[in-house]
Amino acid sequence: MHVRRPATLASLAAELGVSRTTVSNAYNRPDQLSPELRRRVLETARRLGYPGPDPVARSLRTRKAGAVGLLLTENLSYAFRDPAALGFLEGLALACEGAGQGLHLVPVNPEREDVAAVHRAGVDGFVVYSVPDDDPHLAAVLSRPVPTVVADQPTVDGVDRVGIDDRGAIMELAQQLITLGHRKVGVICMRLARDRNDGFAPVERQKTAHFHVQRTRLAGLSEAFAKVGVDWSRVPVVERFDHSTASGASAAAQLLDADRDVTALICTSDILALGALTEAKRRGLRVPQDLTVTGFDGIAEGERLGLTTVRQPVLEKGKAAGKLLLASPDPTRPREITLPTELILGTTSAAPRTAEERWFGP
Amino acid sequence: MHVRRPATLASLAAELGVSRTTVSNAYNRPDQLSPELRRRVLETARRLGYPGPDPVARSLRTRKAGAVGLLLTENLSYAFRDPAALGFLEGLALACEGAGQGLHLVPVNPEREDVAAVHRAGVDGFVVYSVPDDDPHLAAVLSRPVPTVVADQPTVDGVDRVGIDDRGAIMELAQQLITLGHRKVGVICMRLARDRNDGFAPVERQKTAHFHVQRTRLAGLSEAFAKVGVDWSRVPVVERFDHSTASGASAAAQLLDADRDVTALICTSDILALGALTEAKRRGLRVPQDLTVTGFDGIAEGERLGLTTVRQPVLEKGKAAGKLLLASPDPTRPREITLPTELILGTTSAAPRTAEERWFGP
DNA sequence: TTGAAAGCGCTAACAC
DNA sequence: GTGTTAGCGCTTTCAA
Repeated sequence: MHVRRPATLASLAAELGVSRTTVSNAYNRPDQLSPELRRRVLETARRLGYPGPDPVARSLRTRKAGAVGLLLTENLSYAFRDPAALGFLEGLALACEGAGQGLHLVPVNPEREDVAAVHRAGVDGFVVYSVPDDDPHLAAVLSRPVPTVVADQPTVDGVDRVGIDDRGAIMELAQQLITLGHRKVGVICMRLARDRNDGFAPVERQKTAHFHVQRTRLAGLSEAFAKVGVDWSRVPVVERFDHSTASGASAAAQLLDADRDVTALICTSDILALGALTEAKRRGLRVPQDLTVTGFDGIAEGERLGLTTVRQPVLEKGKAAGKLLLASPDPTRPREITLPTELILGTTSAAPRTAEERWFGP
Repeated sequence: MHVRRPATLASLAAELGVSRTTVSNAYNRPDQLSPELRRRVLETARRLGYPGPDPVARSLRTRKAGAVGLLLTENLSYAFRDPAALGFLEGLALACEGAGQGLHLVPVNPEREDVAAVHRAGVDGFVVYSVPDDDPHLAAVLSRPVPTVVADQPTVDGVDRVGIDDRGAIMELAQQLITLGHRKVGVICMRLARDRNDGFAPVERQKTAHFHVQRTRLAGLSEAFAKVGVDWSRVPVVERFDHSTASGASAAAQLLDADRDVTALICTSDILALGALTEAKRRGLRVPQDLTVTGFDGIAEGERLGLTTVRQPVLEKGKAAGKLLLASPDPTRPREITLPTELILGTTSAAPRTAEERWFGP
């Protein structure tokens, strides 16, 4: 602990026998006073232990906080362990650093609905990263008179957004699996609403999901498979509230227990896919010969394992969100930035075994 | 972008025909006014688009910003990719969340000496994570009249600190290697000062290193090996400015090129050790038969690879830093928290081959 | 080049 | 239960 005694711009001015303006200028507009006087001011400041203009008072006066607020959906611990979230965070932090803006993590616990922290944050704008459309913290952010940018989800009218084409991206992936011959697939997805539901998600729940990203990806899959005659209502979709490899593994177990015919596990995130791979291995299922597994995000560990997935530019997304927020609010600029994705064909996907092979081995 | 028109507590009060105090109370002390009046105030606020009390003005008045500043030494990109730093960040964020405090990342670029961002941050205190003892940003932080806690380094008189017993921890590791029979060792360490020096670090540089942690670890190694008659001035110590696996690999290459007799590579971080392992593999050196490699930190990837290392509780360290800062400044509480470490004997360390074995194979 | 005056929007004593 | 008064510490016209 380290504390100094107080001293204000006014007391410094009094001590020096000059006006407060002059002291202020010594710090903020060096060209507005003689070098000699400035030297004296700074010198006296040091002697008195004056730490320079108080940032909060300055903020009140200038109406600039010099910081960007960040609202994260997940528990902090999850966010800090999710490579995609970290990539976003890094990109955003970089953008802030470039603009000399602080990055203020808003202390929010998704379990509780306490919105006060949003109102307490002294920031010039907010970046909201991937929250459900009915998140009360999001509502609180939007009620504040500062610019806001949403990353990924949800889509809010009149609010800038940076994201990807979730539907198109996953349809491309689905098409690939379809071409390989997969018709009996299963899906493992992240939470679809704020209430915990660790288990199968019926079509109704899929369609009314409060997480735009998950809803869109499921819709894309449904659409792609419907085209080749797959009845989506019979496709098992297992939902997990927590986003972790353990969740992916248990979801895969649940799905494979219930439906042994599945030839491909489509996961809506790489983290979940990593868990699914673990579970497949545990069961002695060979990937991709016995089971195809796909992810979404393009995280480093997935790449190392050769995971078939969709890569999205998370770092760029964070940078874009920061730039969008920090850019002068030009009403003519695009209200939505859609970043490109890339289908990565790894070694975890292949044509399904034929019925014959399933009985007699490869 | 989303902007609302302004409205202040005063204008609301005028509209309602009540005093500002009453409006303020409606938000901050609901028990100080009748529920009916409060309802009316909030209702009118909604109608007028009043977003609630301005956080900056409130901060100025209450002298509380509701946020903790975090000063990171490395480039943001490095920090976000260093598991140890991330663990610390997670712990700190958790502590802040628990106390309802925001976490304000100070936008600082270690390459530049611009200290203004430190002065601009509206925070109630600072956590400084692992910076050199001559860091100008640290000086700026200490000049501000708010509590400060330093994590790891440096040690500053009168400033609270949370860290580990670097000397003891690495001496234990060294003792282990000595017991195994290692006498010809090499060291790979992180930057020792703010100037870039990618190469061998003479004893003089080791002793005057501005990074307390690195200096102490090297000193601990030196002391342990001196006890068994090793002349430390002949022990190759390779320094790398950037903290990455690539650095670890190139440092290992440089060291092994210069000194083929080395039987053990002691790295002062797991990240560097990971790189060293890669380089060893590339050269066809078997670990641990041909070469022992050790790390420091205890990161997950190292654990998976069976790296011999010292585990330190990074998450706890972050939490401890937060708690120390947020605790009421009780002058009797300890000014220094030293967290326990644990020697992890993995599969990357073993007795060195004898000269005979080196010639005739294992 | 320097100073005087006027708030930025809010909260906390204290009085009514 | 509600209002009055007095700043928190600073920047910024504008005038000298």
